[in-house]
Amino acid sequence: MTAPSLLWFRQDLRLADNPALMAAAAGPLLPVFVLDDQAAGGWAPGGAARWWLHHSLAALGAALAARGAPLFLLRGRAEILIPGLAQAIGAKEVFASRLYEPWARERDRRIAEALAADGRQLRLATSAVLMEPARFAAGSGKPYAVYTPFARALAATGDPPSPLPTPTVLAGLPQPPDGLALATLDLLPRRDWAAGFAAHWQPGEAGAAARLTGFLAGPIAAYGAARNTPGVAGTSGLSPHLHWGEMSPRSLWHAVRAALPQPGVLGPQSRAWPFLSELLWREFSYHLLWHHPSLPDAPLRPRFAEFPWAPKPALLRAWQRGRTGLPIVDAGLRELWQTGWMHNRVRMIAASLLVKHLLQPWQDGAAWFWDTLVDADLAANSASWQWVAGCGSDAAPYFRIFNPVLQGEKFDPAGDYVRRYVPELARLPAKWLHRPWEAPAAVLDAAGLRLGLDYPRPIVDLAEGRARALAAFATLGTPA
DNA sequence: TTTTGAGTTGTTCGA
DNA sequence: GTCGAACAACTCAAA
Repeated sequence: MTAPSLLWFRQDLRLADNPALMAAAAGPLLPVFVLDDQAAGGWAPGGAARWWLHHSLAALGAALAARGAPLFLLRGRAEILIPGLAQAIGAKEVFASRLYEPWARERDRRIAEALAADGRQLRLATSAVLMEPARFAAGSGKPYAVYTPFARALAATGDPPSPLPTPTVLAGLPQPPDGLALATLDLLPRRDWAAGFAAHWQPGEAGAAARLTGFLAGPIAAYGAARNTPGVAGTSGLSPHLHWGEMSPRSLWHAVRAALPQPGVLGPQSRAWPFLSELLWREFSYHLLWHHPSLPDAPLRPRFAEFPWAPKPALLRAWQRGRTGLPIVDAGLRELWQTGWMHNRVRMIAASLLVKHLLQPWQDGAAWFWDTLVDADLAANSASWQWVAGCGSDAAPYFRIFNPVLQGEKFDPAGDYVRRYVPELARLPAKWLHRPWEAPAAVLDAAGLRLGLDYPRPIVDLAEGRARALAAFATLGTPA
């Protein structure tokens, strides 16, 4: 009989297209998940992500149990528990999907060493990305620093390999050890602020598949334009499923290619490109995080170390609570609080206000998103906040500052989105919805709105805030 | 090595 | 109301 192996689930909570699972399933296996908050330091999953993780583990556990290999749950330091468990069951190999977070890379390195010292092996599979960042570089051999050449070069390598099948039967250990009950991982919030999440999300592989089916049946056709309209369901909503690995990026890639068939055509001219390029932005974020492990903490452009941020807790708090007095920003932050997710267009507008008009450090915004997003992903969150702040990886002109009124009027013209999440403004006519402080008194009266009481006046004068941001950027001067 | 073309997502002003 | 230009120079990637 072959030696059993250990299958360590981390952020690949699926059975479909899971190379680590397929490798482990060649013989008897013990699937294990370890909740290891200590190793992650400040980047342990945030509150919303823990809610998701709880439900995703429940789904994965059920799927594994149905196939004969129940999921073994542990809590504690993986670098002790995993080698110990491998030894206890006599596993020669530990299979897992590769992680890209700096803390996780460091931990995997130590675990691989500990296992090797004992004659065992940690085998990591490519599973969370289309292309290993370590094996993809520009012509110069250096990592890419600009999205467009990165995306073009990646597309030029062709479609990724086809997804692997889902195993129907697994050989569990004859006498699997008793793990923790899911509830004892304590992932759900004490005070049930996440009660509303369940109306929006179905964590787990089946939920991911259902979301994909719905997306391909409708929104994909108009994705290029509709993805920017937060009032309609024009996006895929797959981000949390991708983050937790409930669907692999290459499965998604192939599903979208099959839904918009154009044999032989791949690249900016293909119909699938508007969506695929979003998937490639995710990929680019992983590329950046891999090559710049300080991405979550420090500006990629070193000169930004001198940027005159002006931290002010009251401003940050008003932004977090959706009380800035700028309707589309407040709608976004309230959507985030209620659903654990925020529309991508609104993320940019809200983030821009925080770092530019309000001059709050991007790290503060990133930390809030980390705690409140069900799709919080260290690569995407860090890269995106740096991009908005202007210290990230692109040559965006510094004067590109979003005006939340114009953005609201452009992308939420009828005000459907603002009305949904800022009900106190719901009765305002569209003409004034994105600028209530300019509405005539009679209009406010008719809408039953008392500015400053029912809804705040703007926390910042937009023209002044813009000028302040430009002045702050000007202090950086030109690099040597 | 040097050169060249190009770069996610915008706003404001004035004709 | 609509349109084009200005905003200012930097950095990257590839030829």
